[in-house]
Amino acid sequence: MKNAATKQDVPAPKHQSFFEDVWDVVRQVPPGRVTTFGAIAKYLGTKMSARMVGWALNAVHYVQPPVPAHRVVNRLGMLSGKAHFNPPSSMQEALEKEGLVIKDDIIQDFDKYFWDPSAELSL
DNA sequence: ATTCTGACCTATC
DNA sequence: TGATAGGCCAGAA
Repeated sequence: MKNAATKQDVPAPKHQSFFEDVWDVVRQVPPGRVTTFGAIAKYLGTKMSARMVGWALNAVHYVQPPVPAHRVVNRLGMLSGKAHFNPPSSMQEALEKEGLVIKDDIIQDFDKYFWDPSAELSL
């Protein structure tokens, strides 16, 4: 299995791309709230698949300002990207610090803290 | 240039 | 009911 942050991973794109859109949306997520890959993908466009969102977050380590990727989880509210954090436990700690309750890598009352860009931003 | 993979989601068998 | 395949974009080998 290829380990993240092993070599260069994914360098930040020089030109404006779909990646920056994802980061921009994630940065708009208010503290104590979480969003999902699918929500972001849907907000950017139906043609966008959730995979790309996750891939965009892969380059977050090289982006500034920093993106609160810990607020982005999968549809189940599971900390899927936990393993990609530094350290992995920092994701859960960051969320707990914001008042969220996490158990077994799953956000409790996830739907209550769920922040949908399509609904909140409502463009 | 081609091939493969990746923090996912949805539909179908 | 669980498992499998497809879809989308970008970057590395």
